[in-house]
Parts: sequence; structure tokens; C-alpha cells
Amino acid sequence: MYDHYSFEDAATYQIELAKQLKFHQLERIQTIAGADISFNKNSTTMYAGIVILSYPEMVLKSFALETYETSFPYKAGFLGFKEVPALLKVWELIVEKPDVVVLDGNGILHPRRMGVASHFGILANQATIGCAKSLLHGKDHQPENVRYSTTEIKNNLGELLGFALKTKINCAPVYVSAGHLITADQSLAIIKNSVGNYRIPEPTRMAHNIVNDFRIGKLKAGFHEVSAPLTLF
DNA sequence: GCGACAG
DNA sequence: ATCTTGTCGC
Repeated sequence: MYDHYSFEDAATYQIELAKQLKFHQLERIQTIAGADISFNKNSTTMYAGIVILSYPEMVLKSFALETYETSFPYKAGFLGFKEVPALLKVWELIVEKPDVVVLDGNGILHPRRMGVASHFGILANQATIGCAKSLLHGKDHQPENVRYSTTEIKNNLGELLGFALKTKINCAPVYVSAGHLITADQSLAIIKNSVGNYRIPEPTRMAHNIVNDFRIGKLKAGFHEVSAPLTLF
């Protein structure tokens, strides 16, 4: 889908997509999804997965898995071009879309306001939140070592683009930013409500586990309903 | 020019 | 991201 794009073309495209971003309050959130990608080193096969959980209970209800071929390389600032096509393919397998999707990466906390979460949000016309494990853009400001402590992350111009959030004591924070169709504050509140006993919030943590099992052959492609209270993860 | 750099 | 052993801390 983006395999023929040069990084220059990609950057221009990101700037155009960013003009379409909308931020507003979401109401009555009942389902939240986590999306992630896994792949073998030096392989063009991407294993994409999206898990859907009840909100705010964080109980896994269903998940979808699908593979996708891409040769687009990873490059900081262009993660969406590598992952979004694969995520859109799994997204099609989901009939009842979740209220909001959490992506493993940034939303507008990005040099051109088009991190993977914003990119997916625009193309899928879906509310999304970015939750990254390390900082890509902006001035890092570490929150104090207290659970749910946060600090604002601003760029060189002083614009608030996201937050560093301490999800677990003695662990590095995660970086939260709005992707699309949601506000920065609500994104932060939702991520706080999605934290379990791990540093990574439940949606993306479960998505990561499931795509990894998919990659090693323990799970198959397709849409799967989770009936019995599954304690796999 | 130099340093930084999601997954 | 993936590949991997040991090791520090609660």
C-alpha cells in the first residue's frame, strides 16, 4: 500500500493527513481495543492483531488476527506506513467496532502530528489513542515515582502534545497522546482506567501477547469470540 | 553541523 | 520489532 513511497513522499502525506484530525469528547465508552503488530526479523510478513475488551472492566471479549505483506522499512517518525496497512486489514474482520482503539505508538506526540495512532484513526475514521513505551518527540519530563503520576510533554514551541504516565512504580513511564476523534485529557483518563498490574495498559498488553502467539503458530487468523472467562494472559 | 530517533 | 542469560528489586 505504501511500499513505493519515499520518506519525502511519506512526510508530505503525513502533513496532509494531519489537517484532517479532529479532537472531541467521547461518551459512554463500553468497549476498548488494543492493536499491535509482530513479525520475524528480516521478514516482510506482518502478524497483526486487535483485541476487544469491555471497558472499564478490561475483560477480553474477542480478537481478530490477520497477516499482511509489506516491505516498508521501520524508520522513526514513519511507523504508520509500516503498520497501518496491516492493521486496516485486521480491522475489516471486526463487525462491531470498539468505541476506542489504543495503538502501540504515538498519536499527535509526533513531529508532524501523525504518529501511528493518528494515522490509523484517520484512515479508519475511528477514535484512537497512542500509548508509546519510549519518547519520540518533545521534551522529556519524568513524572515522580508514584502510580498515575503524570507530566505534560510539550514540543519546542511549548505546545501540549501528550503526557508521560507512571503506570507502575519503579518502571519507566508510558507516553500517552490523542490519536484522532478524542481529546488529550480523555485519552489520559482512559489509559489510566486501562492499567492492570503491569506497566503496559491492558489493551496493548493483550494485543502484544496475542499477535506473538499468532506469529509462533499458537493462534490462527480470523475473528475469534471469547466465551468462557479466559485466563490465558 | 550535531544529536535524537515510536515499533 | 526480534534474539536471549543473567541479574537486580519488590
